[in-house]
Amino acid sequence: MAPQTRGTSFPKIVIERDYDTEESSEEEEEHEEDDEALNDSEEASDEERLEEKDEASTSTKKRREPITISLKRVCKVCKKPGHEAGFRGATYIDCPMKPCFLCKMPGHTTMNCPHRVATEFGVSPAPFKSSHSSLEYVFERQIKCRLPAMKPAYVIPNKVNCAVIRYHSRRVTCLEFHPTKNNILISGDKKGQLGVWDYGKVHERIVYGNIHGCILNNMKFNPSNDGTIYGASSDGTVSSTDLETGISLSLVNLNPNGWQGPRNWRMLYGLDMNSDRGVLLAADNFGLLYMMDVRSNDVTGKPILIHKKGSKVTGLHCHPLQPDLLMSCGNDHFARIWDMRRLEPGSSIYNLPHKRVVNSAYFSPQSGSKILTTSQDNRIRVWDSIFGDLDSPSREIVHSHDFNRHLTPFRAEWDPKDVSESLVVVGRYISENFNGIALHPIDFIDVTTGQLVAEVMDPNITTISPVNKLHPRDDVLACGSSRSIFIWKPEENSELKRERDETKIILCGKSEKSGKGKLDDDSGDDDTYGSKSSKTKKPCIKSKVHGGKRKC
DNA sequence: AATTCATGAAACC
DNA sequence: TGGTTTCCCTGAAT
Repeated sequence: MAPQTRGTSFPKIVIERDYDTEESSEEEEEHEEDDEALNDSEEASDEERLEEKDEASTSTKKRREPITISLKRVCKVCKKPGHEAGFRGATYIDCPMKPCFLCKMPGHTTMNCPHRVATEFGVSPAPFKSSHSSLEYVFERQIKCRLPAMKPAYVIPNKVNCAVIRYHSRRVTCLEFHPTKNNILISGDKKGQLGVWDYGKVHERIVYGNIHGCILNNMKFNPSNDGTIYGASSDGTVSSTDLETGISLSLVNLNPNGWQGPRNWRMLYGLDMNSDRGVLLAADNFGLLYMMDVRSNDVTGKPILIHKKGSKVTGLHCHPLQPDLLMSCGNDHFARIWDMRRLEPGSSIYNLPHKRVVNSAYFSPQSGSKILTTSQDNRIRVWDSIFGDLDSPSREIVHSHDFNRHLTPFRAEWDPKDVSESLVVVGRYISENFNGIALHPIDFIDVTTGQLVAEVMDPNITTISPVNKLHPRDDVLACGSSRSIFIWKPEENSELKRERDETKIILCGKSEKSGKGKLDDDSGDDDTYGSKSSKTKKPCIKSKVHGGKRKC
């Protein structure tokens, strides 16, 4: 089955950019070939040799050899001549000397990687092994029977419905849908700012700037009061913010004495709420877990080492049904399952090894019986039953979501609506040439088969979309790409519906260079465009930024 | 159009 | 083990 949206022509109705982006980019690169001649002709004229004398005589190091710089055309990846890596038009040519950028195996490039198949990424199935445990028996009898055997047809939100371009002043790091109000999306960014956007009323949005000093890594709604949201930040604090007022209080501050050097600065990443116990859990970059009582808004007990000492705990997730189960994942290449009743260093129930850093680890959203992890080894792993064999993942799905220090780490996210607990959304790192444009799609993967169900892209979104969240009730996808946020909905096919099929785009400030005191100065630059050809600009509410900035 | 910078993990010594 | 170097499909500004 071909994935949705693949190969189809782009819809006529597209996002209109601001009027000052005039380049029509119509000229297509026709010279796809014929570059080899350059390599063969030993361009001696281009070849220069520069000698750099060792001027660092003040340094106590021994004299360095003169550096010879060759200006001959070489591959930027392996520095060898004869080939060049990089974009040729909208197609990326890999360096053949490096392992495959997708599956990390040597001997081929992404171009002919067996995992880069049009409709299906690679899957390594693991044989079913029965553990014959009583827990597995319970699972088979009581839980698995509740999971429908037939999977309903997936409804894929494949068209941008509305967007705020340059909404945040830095890249988006996390997204949360409001648990009860359907059109409210909360977003966090690298600067620690928190956005509240009513994408139903497209113009109603606000950005609170005084909550955190740097990266807002994870957010979690307070289940007993959905007017407030918790946030864990690299500034070392956990915040509780009132969404109406933007007034925030700190539940914990791990850096009460300010900046004492990088070895002492504590950053909070993982965050989740255990409502049964009334505790908020957060974890830091030194491997420690902190617990906060949500009634007293105070830390309870001492921090517990749950990952390798000094390593970052990237994520926390409480089991949706079993309040005693907690999952954590981190830079020590493990996802770990814990019993909340016995939380002490080394007492994890299971340790799920990965080849690289684990960006995220989630129980499945409804039964909690499956586990989904995203690792920096470019693989999504699935364990089909937490009661079955956890020694090895049930499936490993090769998928391009490489680590890049300038991107928010990718996290494969369950579709919370999918009763079969098999649909997952994840952004893709490597681009593909879609009608002459290099685009980075957002992938929908059926993790029971590893099949790519849909790849979703828009010719106006040329940036990578590492942050994706599916709505808990509606067929809506929210995606954070660079500083912008996009709302996707299923495309309505009929011509009648097309009449009201309008993409609403809000363009915020062009740049933030002049904003010393304030952030996005979007005066006069903030407009909505109907995606039809009408150029009538509508008035709108400006993005609000509250408070100042803190150093991180 | 080419260059610069932001700055995290792994490889390297 | 620890400090240093590297860097690779980025994105935005200059």
